[in-house]
Amino acid sequence: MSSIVRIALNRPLRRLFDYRIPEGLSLAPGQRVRIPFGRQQATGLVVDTNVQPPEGITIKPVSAAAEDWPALPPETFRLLSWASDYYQHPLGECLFTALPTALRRGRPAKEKPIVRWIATGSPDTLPSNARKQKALLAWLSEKPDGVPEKEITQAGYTRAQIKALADKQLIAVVSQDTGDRTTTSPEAHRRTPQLSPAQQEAASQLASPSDGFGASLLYGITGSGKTELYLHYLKTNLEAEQQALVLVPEINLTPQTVARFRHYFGDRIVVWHSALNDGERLSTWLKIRNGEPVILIGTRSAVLLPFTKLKAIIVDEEHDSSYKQGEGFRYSARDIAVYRAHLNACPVILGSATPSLESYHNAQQQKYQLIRLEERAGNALPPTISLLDIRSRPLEGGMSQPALEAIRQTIDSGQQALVFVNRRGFAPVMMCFDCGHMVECPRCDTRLTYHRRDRAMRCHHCDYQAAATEHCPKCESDAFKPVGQGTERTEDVLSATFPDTPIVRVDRDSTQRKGSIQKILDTVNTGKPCVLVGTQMLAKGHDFPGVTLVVVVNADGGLFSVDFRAPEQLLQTLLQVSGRAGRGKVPGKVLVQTCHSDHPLLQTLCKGRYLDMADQLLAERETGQFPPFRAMAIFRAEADTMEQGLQLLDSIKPLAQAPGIDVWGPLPALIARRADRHRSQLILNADNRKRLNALLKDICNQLDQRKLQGNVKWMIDVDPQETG
DNA sequence: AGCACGCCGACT
DNA sequence: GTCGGCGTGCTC
Repeated sequence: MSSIVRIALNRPLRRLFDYRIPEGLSLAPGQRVRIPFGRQQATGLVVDTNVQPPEGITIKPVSAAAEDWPALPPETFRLLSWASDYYQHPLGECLFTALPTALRRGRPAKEKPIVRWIATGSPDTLPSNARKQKALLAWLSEKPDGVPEKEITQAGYTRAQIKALADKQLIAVVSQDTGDRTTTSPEAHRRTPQLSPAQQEAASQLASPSDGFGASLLYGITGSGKTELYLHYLKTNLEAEQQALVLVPEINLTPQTVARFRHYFGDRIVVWHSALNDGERLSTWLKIRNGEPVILIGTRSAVLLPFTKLKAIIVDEEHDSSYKQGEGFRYSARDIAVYRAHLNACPVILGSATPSLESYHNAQQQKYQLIRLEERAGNALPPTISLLDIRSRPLEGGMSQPALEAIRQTIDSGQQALVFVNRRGFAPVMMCFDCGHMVECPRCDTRLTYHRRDRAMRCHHCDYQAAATEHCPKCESDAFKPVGQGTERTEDVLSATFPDTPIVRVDRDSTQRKGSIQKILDTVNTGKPCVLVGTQMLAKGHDFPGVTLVVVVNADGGLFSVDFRAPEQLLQTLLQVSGRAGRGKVPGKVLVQTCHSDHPLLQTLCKGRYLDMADQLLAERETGQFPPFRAMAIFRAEADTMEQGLQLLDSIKPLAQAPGIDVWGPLPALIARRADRHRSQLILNADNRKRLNALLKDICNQLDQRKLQGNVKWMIDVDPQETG
């Protein structure tokens, strides 16, 4: 009797399929195979060998193995199986996200050879009208070693010209190479970063790879030189044959960052990010899979690469929400990195100036080691933060007179200002701009959110709702509006107020166009007075040394959001944006406009000590019974009508009722409609992660058995980043 | 997710 | 008569 293998496919199915192994073939978990599936051929991954043959089904044989080695080595395979279970996402889709597109599509795991052309004939034999071909042939004649096709096209010649010459047999392919080997350039090899005494002290506390698993939370304030510390760590701890992984948020993976690493590690540095094409992806993937001793700098998905000699993991800006995938397989690269270090028995360093509450909590629980780096390199002074209460103040485009005055002074003294419009964590909470009053749910300790569509106010914890009023229920003022409204005009108001000063907008639109971010930086780098206006983007990536004033248009949206993470994200963003300012000689000043200047968090913010704020936020999370003190998961539904989605979630609700689990909803999502699909959610908040996981699995099984009518889709989000 | 099967409306 | 719309169901 021949044995049976269980195979996962890249389909959104929780089911696996069994196949017979043909004579003479041996298969191991993680191996890629070709299989007949329905009436098509598909690519699958072996997940189990020697399984019991299923009854009553005719089993088809595996067509062929794609390779005689597992595409996913054992450690990577185990990591992904764990992630599939943790995030309740189909195993097949999880496993396939660790493969480059070429391999997902069943193409061979071989790089396209690099074709080098060499001249074999004389330009004189060409007709005189073939001027371009003549030039190319003459150029090639000077290069006896041949030239890769890529370099020929880069030199301004076309593929048509190459083909024409090849057809006339005047040039030929000289050799086929699979690209450059990984070699460390000798001069880079000898360099070691110089550390300040404070950095040395921090470095001495980091565990070495030989100590096995250990997680360190490196709390290093902005400008304290965390990157030097990473470089020094890898330089002194990583052995010649070992691999390391450095995770960075997309926006931080700039040529400058890579250059900094290359300065010390030369060609040992390889990168992994969304801009790579399929060929580059395959090539890098193979390097990693072959165990080449590289240091990989990459974004989120790099944590899933098939390393075989991984001995150190660094997660830079570990608090960054872009580590969490927002759709499909909704994994957190930071959390997977920690588990991967655990599986590999190697160290992981989580670095941030504003650590996530999850990681900070783990440090307090002694699960992570807390390492502090609280000295700014180069003696730069930390910025001062002050509050500007805007209650009863007339606002223009969200700006108060004192704020505009502060900007004027900054410009007049030849410096630059930055106006930060906080849109994230923004929830349409109804607030009175005269007295600061907000409408709370009579049954929960939450504020009601405003839904424009039906002019209703709703609670996101229970099903309470009320009609929105025109006036403040407390003081009758008609300045009763959703927080965050009216900030769109900020740029216009600034242009009108400062007609002679450049107003530079920095947002997704203005930075995604090619070269426009450079234009912005050029304007700013002249050092001449200007005002930068923007959102989130301003808080990350680039430094603006000429900026000495930061104005935060309105902090209240983040303080009083329905999303329990909003205050944390607000403070992180405010501190990060403050860190952009005053990196030059003049110390920075930060002005925060708020209707709640007496809010304890804002009071702490002014002292500028992040960990104090984190302590306060954690205390709030504990009383509110939120993560990291509880385990959270969200069932999300998407349907053609809101009713269909809510109905599905309503039917899940009784399944989720269990001791130790609070169920909130179902409710329309804050962005209730996207691309004509109506979205709703059901929040599960559990006191025990294991039990939540078991419950989710159980519900998934029941839902899989059910046939849903209509165009209704459901998905699970474990450890959600956004609860709107 | 694909892909086929299937059952109704408007075409040469 | 048949081409094609996309609803439902299956894939070892």
